[in-house]
Amino acid sequence: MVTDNPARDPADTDLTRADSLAREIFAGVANKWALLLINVLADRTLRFTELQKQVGGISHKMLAQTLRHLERDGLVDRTVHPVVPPRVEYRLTEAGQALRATVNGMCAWTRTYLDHIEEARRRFDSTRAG
Amino acid sequence: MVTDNPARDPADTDLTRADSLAREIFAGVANKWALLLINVLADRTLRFTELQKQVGGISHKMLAQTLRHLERDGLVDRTVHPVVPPRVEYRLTEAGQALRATVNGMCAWTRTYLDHIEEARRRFDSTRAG
DNA sequence: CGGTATCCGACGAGATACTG
DNA sequence: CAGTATCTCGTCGGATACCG
Repeated sequence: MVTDNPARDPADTDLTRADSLAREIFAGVANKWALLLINVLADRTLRFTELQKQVGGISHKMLAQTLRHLERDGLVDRTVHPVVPPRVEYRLTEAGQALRATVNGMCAWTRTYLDHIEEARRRFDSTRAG
Repeated sequence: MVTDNPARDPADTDLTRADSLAREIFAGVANKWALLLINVLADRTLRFTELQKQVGGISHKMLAQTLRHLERDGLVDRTVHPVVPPRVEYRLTEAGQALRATVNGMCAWTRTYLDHIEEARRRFDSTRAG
């Protein structure tokens, strides 16, 4: 995606279509709730409420919505156990697992550069306001 | 970050603060424009208008805004050449380069699973509407 | 417990116009 | 060319309430 193609050949309508789809998928996955959910689902399979507890700050609604998206894109697998009370479990599919490696990288990056960023912000803010 | 800590020790206020900061940074970076910009800036240094052309679909405003954020967090370096007409160049800092690897991973993932996802969507949509 | 629907405020983001 | 400001509108996202 974004395979630096400044002047694309007008002929490959197929590639442009695939590219626009790629863009949409990328945008769908490049959002905090989706990535956070994937990160939390990394190794275990969790239930709806457990997920909400693990991912701090996500609302009931956004959790359901994001899970729907991830399910639709085949990143998480939704298993309903026909019992009462209902028991629904979520786990990563192979595609989700593949993405998870990337997410881990982003989390690691955040940890590594936390201080660096905090200081960069101080510099930026002072050299602007001052 | 999100180092599965269901019941955190109430004593380490420091860790919770760092964690909330980490969350904010993660969320700031986990958005399509930021990631797309980082991806485009991967190997070369680009000017404002060049960036806008490379990242298709981004508005003048969002480009400026996102660049400000990235600059503030020390991910991109902004160099102003005092000439006329103005020439401002953007390049990744070391922190940005480090994050870039992750972004590359996400782009690669998107390419790899494009077909997989497209089919998953068809299945999902049909087994729902049907 | 898991999920959807509705209402409503806040913010994201485009268009436009203006400065240096 | 690079950047900011304003205005506007659409969407995101939270709270709440209600079904299975």
